[in-house]
Amino acid sequence: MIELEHLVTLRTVHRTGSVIGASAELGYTPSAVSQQLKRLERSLGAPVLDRVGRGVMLNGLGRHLVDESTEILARLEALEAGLSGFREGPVVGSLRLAAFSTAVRGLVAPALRELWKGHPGLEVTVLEHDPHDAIEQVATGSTDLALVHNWGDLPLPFPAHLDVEQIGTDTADVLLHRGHRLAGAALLTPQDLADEDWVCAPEGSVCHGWLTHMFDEQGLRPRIRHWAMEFSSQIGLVEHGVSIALVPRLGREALPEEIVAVPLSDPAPTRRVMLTWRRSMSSSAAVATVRDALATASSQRLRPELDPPCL
Amino acid sequence: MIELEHLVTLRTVHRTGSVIGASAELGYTPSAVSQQLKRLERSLGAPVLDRVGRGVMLNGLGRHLVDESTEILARLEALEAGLSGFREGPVVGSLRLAAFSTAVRGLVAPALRELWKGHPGLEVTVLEHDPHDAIEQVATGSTDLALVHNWGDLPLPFPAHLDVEQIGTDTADVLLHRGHRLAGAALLTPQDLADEDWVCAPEGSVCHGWLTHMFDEQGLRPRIRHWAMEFSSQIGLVEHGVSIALVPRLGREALPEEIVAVPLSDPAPTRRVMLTWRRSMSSSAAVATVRDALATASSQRLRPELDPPCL
DNA sequence: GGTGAAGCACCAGCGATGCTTATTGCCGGA
DNA sequence: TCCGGCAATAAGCATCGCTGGTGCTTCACC
Repeated sequence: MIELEHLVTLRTVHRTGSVIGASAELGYTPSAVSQQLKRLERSLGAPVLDRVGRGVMLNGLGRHLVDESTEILARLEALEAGLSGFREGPVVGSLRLAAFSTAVRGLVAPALRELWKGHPGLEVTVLEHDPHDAIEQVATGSTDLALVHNWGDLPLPFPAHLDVEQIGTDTADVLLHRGHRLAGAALLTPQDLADEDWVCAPEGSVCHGWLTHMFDEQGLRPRIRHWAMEFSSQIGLVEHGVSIALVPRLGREALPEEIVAVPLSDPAPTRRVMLTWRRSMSSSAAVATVRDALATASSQRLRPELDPPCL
Repeated sequence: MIELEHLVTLRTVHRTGSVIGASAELGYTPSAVSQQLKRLERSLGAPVLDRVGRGVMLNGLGRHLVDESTEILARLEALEAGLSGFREGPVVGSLRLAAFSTAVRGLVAPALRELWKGHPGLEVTVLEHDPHDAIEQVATGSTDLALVHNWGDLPLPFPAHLDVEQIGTDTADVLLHRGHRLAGAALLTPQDLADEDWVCAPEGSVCHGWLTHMFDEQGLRPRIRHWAMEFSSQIGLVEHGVSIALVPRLGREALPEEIVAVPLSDPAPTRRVMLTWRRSMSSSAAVATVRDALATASSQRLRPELDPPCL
C-alpha cells in the first residue's frame, strides 16, 4: 500500500520545487526526503521524478500522484478533524496560524493568552504572513488557519476549498503631526490629502493597494514619497513631521504626543478582518476553539464605535 | 496523521470480530494486532475498542473510523490500480483469486499456466470458495477477484461496489450408469428423472439449490438420497449404479466407461460463469490481465456448441 | 466452586526501518 | 576551469514494530 507520508512529501517537493525546499518545510534533512522518494518509487516500481539540471521535477506519474492524492488527503484530514467529537475531555492538538502583522500583536497575542489559559493542550504556532501568502499557505496545507484582511471592496480571492469567516472590521486613520495644517480637522477626505507627502508600505502590499485605490476613486493619486513596511517606521516619520500616514487602529501602539489621528471618509478606510481554513478541517474542535478565541478578541478590540481614533 | 495500515487492521478486527481473526487474515500474530490498535488509540487520544467478555468490540469511535475510512481506502486502491498505465514494462503485482471448485481445475489452472508464461511478474494466489463466500470476500477486500457461477435465473446478489463480467456459460448433464433404463436417451427432462435416487451437494450450496429449483418449476421434487460435496464422489456413486447425478461439464474429468452423460432440457441446466472485482480495482493492469487470461480459457473450454456432453 | 480453555494485553528481545551526518557526483554560472 | 549549490549515496544509530512468552480475565463444563 502506498504510504500517505510519501505522497505528502512528494506534494511538498512539487510545491516547493526542490528537495531542499520540501525538507525545510517538512522538518527533515534533504537526505531524508530523497530517501522517502526513493522508497516511494520502489514501492510503485516506477520513478516519479526527473533530474533536470541540478534540481528535480515531477514526471507524469509524479504529477498524477499529486493530483489524485489531493482528494484522499483532504478526506483523511476531514476524518481526523471530525474525530474531536468522540474525544472527551480538553481540546488538544496543534495548529499553525498565519496572520498579518498588526493582527499578530492586536488580536492573536491576546487571543493566544486566553487560549493558553483555557486550553493548555492546544498548541498554536503563529507565522506572520501577508494575506495573499497566508491564503496560499492555508490552501496548500503549509498552515492550518489564516487571519487575513482586506481593504474596502478590493478583491481578495479565496480558493473554493477554503471556508472564510469575517471576525471584525478595522478602521484606519490618517496620522498627522500636531503642527500640521489639518491637524485640527475632525474628518478628512482624500481630496484634502492629495497634496501631501505620504509614507506607505511597498508596492504590491495590501495597504499600498488600498491607499492608491482610495484616491483612485476620486481620480487622484497620493504622492508617496517614503516607503516603509512597518507601521512603527511610518509613525516615526510622521512624528518628525516629514510625512503623513494611513495607519489602522488594530495593533497600533500608543501614539506619541506629537501625532494626532484623524478619521477619514469618502471612502472610509475600513478593512474586513477574516479567518480562513480548509473546509476539510471545519469540524475540528481545535479549529473551532481558535475561531472562538479570535472572535472574542476581535469583539473586544475591533468595535469601531468604541475605539477612539486617537488612542 | 492516522496510519492507514491501522485503519485496515481495525476494519479487519471489526469484520472478523476478534483480534485473533484479524491477525490470521493479516498474517500477523495477535500481539502485533493488539499493539497496532494500541498505537492507533494513542495517536487518536481515545480508545476504539471495548473489551467485552473475552473478546473485543468496536466502540462508537471505532465504528465511525470504519465507516469513514471505507471511501478513503477505496480511493487509494483506485489510485494504485490506475498507476499501472504509467508503469512501462511487464505487468507485475500480486492478486488473490477466489474460485469455485470446478473452475479451479477447469478454468483457473490452465489460465494460470498461460499467465505464468506470459506475465512471470504477476503473482496470483488461488483460494477455493463458494460463490456466496467469494463475493463476500471480494466485497470486504479479503480477496481481489472472484470467479463465481449461478444456475439459470436464480438470484445471486452482488454489492453495488463490485463490477461483474460474464465470461462463459457452463452446462450440466445428468450422469447415468450405462445399464440405467434411460441411458440410451438423447435428451431428458426433470419429469423423466423424478423417480430416481439422486446424489447432490449439501443443502445451502448453489448446486443443490439449482437441482431442487429445476424440479420446482415442474411442481416436482428430486429424491436426494446421497449427499456429497465433490463431483468426483458423486461420479463414484453413479459408476456403481447406486444413484444419478447432475454434473457440470466444466472441470469434469474423463468419465468412466460405465457412465453416460445425457443432456437435459426444460429447463436446460446451464450456469453463467462470472468474474467479479471491486470497482476500485477496475483500472488495474493486473486485474485486466487476469480477466483476459480467464476469458481466453473460458472461450476455449466453455463453448456449449462444441463441448460434447460425453467427454 | 474449582478447573481448563480461549482470548486479549503486556513485556522482553531483536531485526528492520528511517532518520542524521558526512561524502560524493553532477550541473551551471563566473 | 573552478566554485557553489543541489541531489544522491554511504555509514551510523535510534526508534519502531514485529515475534514469542507470560499473565490476566472471562466463560463453560464438571
